[in-house]
Formats: sequence, structure tokens, C-alpha cells
Amino acid sequence: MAPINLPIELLRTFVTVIEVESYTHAAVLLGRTQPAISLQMKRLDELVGQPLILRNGRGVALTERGEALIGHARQILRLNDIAVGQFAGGPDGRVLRVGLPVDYGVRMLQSSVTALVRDNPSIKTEIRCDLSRNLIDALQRGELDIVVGLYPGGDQQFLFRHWLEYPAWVAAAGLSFADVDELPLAAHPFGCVYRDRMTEALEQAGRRWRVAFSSPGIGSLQQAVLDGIGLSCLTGPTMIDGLQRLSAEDGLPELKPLHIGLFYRQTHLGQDGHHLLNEIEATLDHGLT
Amino acid sequence: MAPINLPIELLRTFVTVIEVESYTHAAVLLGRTQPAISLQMKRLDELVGQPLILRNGRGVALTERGEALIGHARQILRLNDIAVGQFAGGPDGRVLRVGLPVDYGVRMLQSSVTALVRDNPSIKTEIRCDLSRNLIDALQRGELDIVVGLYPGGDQQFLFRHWLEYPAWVAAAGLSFADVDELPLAAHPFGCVYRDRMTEALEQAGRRWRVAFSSPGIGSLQQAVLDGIGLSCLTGPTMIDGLQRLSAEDGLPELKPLHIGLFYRQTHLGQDGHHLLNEIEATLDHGLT
DNA sequence: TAAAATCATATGAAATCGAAATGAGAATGC
DNA sequence: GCATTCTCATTTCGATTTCATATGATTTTA
Repeated sequence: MAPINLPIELLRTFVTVIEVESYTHAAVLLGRTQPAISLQMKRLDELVGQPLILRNGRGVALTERGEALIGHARQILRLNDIAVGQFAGGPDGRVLRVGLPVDYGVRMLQSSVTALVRDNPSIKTEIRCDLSRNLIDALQRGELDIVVGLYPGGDQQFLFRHWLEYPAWVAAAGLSFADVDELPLAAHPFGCVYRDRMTEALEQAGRRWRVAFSSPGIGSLQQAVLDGIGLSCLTGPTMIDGLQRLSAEDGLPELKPLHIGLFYRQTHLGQDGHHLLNEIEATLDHGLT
Repeated sequence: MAPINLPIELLRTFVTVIEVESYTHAAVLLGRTQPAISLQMKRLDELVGQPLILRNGRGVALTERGEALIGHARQILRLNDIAVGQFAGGPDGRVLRVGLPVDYGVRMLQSSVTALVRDNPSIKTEIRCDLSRNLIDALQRGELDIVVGLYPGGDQQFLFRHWLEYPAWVAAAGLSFADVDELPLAAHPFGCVYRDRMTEALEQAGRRWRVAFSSPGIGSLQQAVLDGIGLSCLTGPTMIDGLQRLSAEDGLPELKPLHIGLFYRQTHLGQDGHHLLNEIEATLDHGLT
């Protein structure tokens, strides 16, 4: 009946180890020795009843229980840091490096981030727009602090929250591709999750296709579809007037949902970063209902 | 630079002391002795840099810093308990006593709660509908576990999250009260926050008024307004067709926003309770955007 | 005013936790 | 293939923390 309290210090160790993929490096970051980290992890294992981390050669991996815990751990750390930051005071002044996806909801996210920065001059940001995949790679290399991006699902190293978005086939209003043998697609370059979803679904359905238009920017892509070059798939925030949704009735296969993730490095984030995260979180919550 | 980690055990002590308004009683609940609680609170005070609790005679009160912390503390405890509950397993089987306000969003909340209970047979609930004020009293007496209710603002003892709702004057479509000397109101019985908002605003504006219709149920009140008995104030979730909004142009004073609170007793809540809280939170988040 | 209740403080005993030292296993380099 | 290096696990020991018991101070209740 006595409640189990997971010490926040242990949770921070846990999250840090996963983020840097190393006990030794985590020890340096946390100002402890390596054996201390080992012992802390062992204590946390005992508190939750099972090991949380697997070591396969070099590198670490989460166990099933670890995956179940790390999301909560991150949220707890975030709340802790926000609460402490209220008192510890002052802006930290560091530059927050934010990655926003060109292939999803740029407009919405970008204006939400810039609005916050405008209203809080203490927050300094560098915004980088790129394909989701490149952003997540950059986060893993430590070149970014916060990233919103589409991802295949499953990645847990920096994942904080995730949403599902259901894409739909679209084409210019009035056009029909029902009797076309080889479907012309408008798509982002290779590496975009939208593109993967489209081609995957088409190949499973046995339809032939080709990429008739390719651009890294969403705007020119929308224009291409409007111009009737081909069809594509879009989601709520990227839908525009003049397009029609297509479905199974038009001979197109069902599209699997997209995973939208909010990623960040706990290690690099100050009070300002948490404000920014809040804003992005609210924007996504609101935009995806 | 070293991050400060607030031990969850101390946060639980803090929240428990505030909830039961007693060090000694909290000690019993937490399985410690009273001096241990004193020391834990002193440690937490030192971690955040200032005292969190004031003792004025019998009873405790939060300092400013205490008020700033307790919301975060509750959220952290909730996440901790959810995370631990994932592993510790099994449904707790206790009956959750839920209080829903008759004077705000009953339909929305009620159907959200009943839907959850229907889909999770393990969750057992007793739902009590009453005026918000009575519900909060009942929570304080320990007769309820979770309460949604309107409140005057400021109460922090069991408050978990809160929302703001902007009420508007309404009357049956087509009716005008601009030239009426004494405004006829349709209102809940005395003790309702809506009623207080209305009469307060009118008195400040120097308008005369009388209660032309009074009922504890929202349905009959809406019907009364529709029938043209008088005017009232409503918010989004309680607005219905056939009513017009009135504003300053119609000679009516501005109404101050209402505070909607989600209250619960940390002490009495199991895994099921947290599921239910999640559901209610999402419902309010969604219904109030 | 006496009795009861509540919280603060002091002290000793037990448990906790981390650094240093050491050991084991895998990747890397020659 | 063997030595080197890197990483994590384990043990020991010392310092600190943290609790319970006992007691005192203050306030409320009868």
C-alpha cells in the first residue's frame, strides 16, 4: 500500500544514459563517477522490478519496461526543471536550436515559434527547416536541441511526445486518375516519410507509379498538385483550397497514419527551452484535434 | 549548473501535508513519524530556497512559493504513480467517487466519464451531480475523490488544474431587455458561481435585477431562457440553439471569467483514478479551446 | 487552568550513497 | 592473434543522510 516514489535523480540518470548512450559520458555530465551511475541504474531497476537497459556490445538499448518508463521519466524531469526554474530564476541566454519539418505543418509551427520568440525577447533561437529525417539525425549528432519531425515510429532516444496524423490522397479538383495505368506522384525527395507512405501503399496494392514532381518545399509541391501534374498525399495542416480528397472509391489504397514526434535533448534544455516546448506541444495538440 | 532534483518522496510529503492539513496525520498516512515529516519539509524548504508552508495556529497554509510549487508537485506525483502503476499491475478495485457540476458542462463531462467506465469495466465509479460549491465541500470532507467544479479562484488545497471560461449574457432570440428597468434573471440557486458573476456585475454597473426563475438543473434553466422568462449567462458547452448573445451594446456589463477547477485527493487515487483524470482533463482541454 | 494536541529540536542508531580500486568483457589497432 | 583501450560491473570503505525515540514549546480545547 505504501506508494513507490521514483527518485528524480535516478530518473535523470536513466534519461541521460539513454540520451548519450554511455554510462561513462553520463557520469561526466551528471558530475558523478561511472560506478555511481551503475549503482543508480541498478537501484532504479529494483524499484520498477526489472532491468530497464540492455547492453549489446557498445551502445545501450531500452528494454520493454524501459520504453514504458522513459516517456514518463522525461515528463517528470521536465516538470521538475520547470518548477525549480521558477525559483532559481534568470534567463539562461543560451541559443535554442530548433528544427522544424518542411514536410509537415511548417506554417503552423513556424508562426507559433516566432510568435513566442517575439513576445519573449529573452528567448534566442536558431530555426532550421529541413526534411524530418535530416532533423532527427542532426539532433542525434547534437546539432539541434528541439525537433519536430515525422518519423517511422519506434525511436525512443529523444522522443518526448508523439501524435498520429492520417494522410489522405489529394489531387486537383476535377481531375480523375481512376483509369491511369501509371500514377504520377508529386512528392518530397527521397527520405520523406510521406513519400514512403505513398509508395509503400501503392506497391502493396500493386499499382504502378512514378515521381512526376519532386521538391523539398511544401509550397511548390502543393502548387504542382494544384496544377494537375499528379497526385500526392497531404494532411490537415497542409491541405489547401482547390484540392479534392481521393479515397478507395477512386482506386487508391489506404494510407497508414504518420507519426509526428516532438524530440529534445533533456541535457541541453533550460527554462526557456521548456517554454518553447510548451508552446510547440500546445500547437500540435490544437492543430491535430 | 548542476540540476536540482526535488525528491518525489518529499513532494509527496508536501502534497499530503497540504491535503490533510496536518503533519501528524500526514505522518500516519505516509508510514513515518511526525518528526520525520517535519524534517522532510525542512529539507524541501532548503531545496527551493524558501519556506513552503505557514502554520497559523491549527491548520496550515501555503506560502507564495508553496502555491507556485504545489501544482507541479501534483503533476509529478501523478506521473510517478502512473509510471509505477504500469508495473505494479492489477486494478485496485476501489470505487471512485466523482463529483460533476450541474452548473457547467454536465453533458460533456458526464458522457465522457460514462464512456470511459463502459469501456473499462474494471473502473467502478459513483457519480454525484451537485452545485460546484457543494462538491468541493464534499471533497474537503473526504466524501469524494475527484471533483470538477466552478470555484472562485485561489483554492489550492486539492486543485490540480484549472481553466478559464468566459461567460456571456444570453436571452431568447428576438427579445430585447435594453429598456427594462429591472432585469429578470434565470439562475441557479444561491451558491452558484454563475449567479454570483451575474449579480456582481449588475450591481457594479448599478442595474436593478430580480431572480425570475431558479432551478438547480441546467436543462430547465435553458428552457426558461428560451421561453423568454428572463436572461441568464452561459458558456460554450451550455449554449444552445435559439438563444442570442447579448453584450455591452445591449446595456449589459462585462462578465468576469469563471474558474473551472479539476480537484482530487492524491491520497485516495489509484491507477484507475488516474485514467479517469486523464479522460476528464482531455475533455476539458478539448471542450474549452 | 488543566489537559490534550500539534509541531520543533536534539541525539543516537541504522541505512544509504558515492568515490576509489579492481575486475571482466568487448571493440580497436597493429 | 595479441595487446591495448574503452566500457561497464563489483567490492570496500568512509561520509553523509535520514529516521525513530525522547523531550520541549506552543497552541487549542475542556
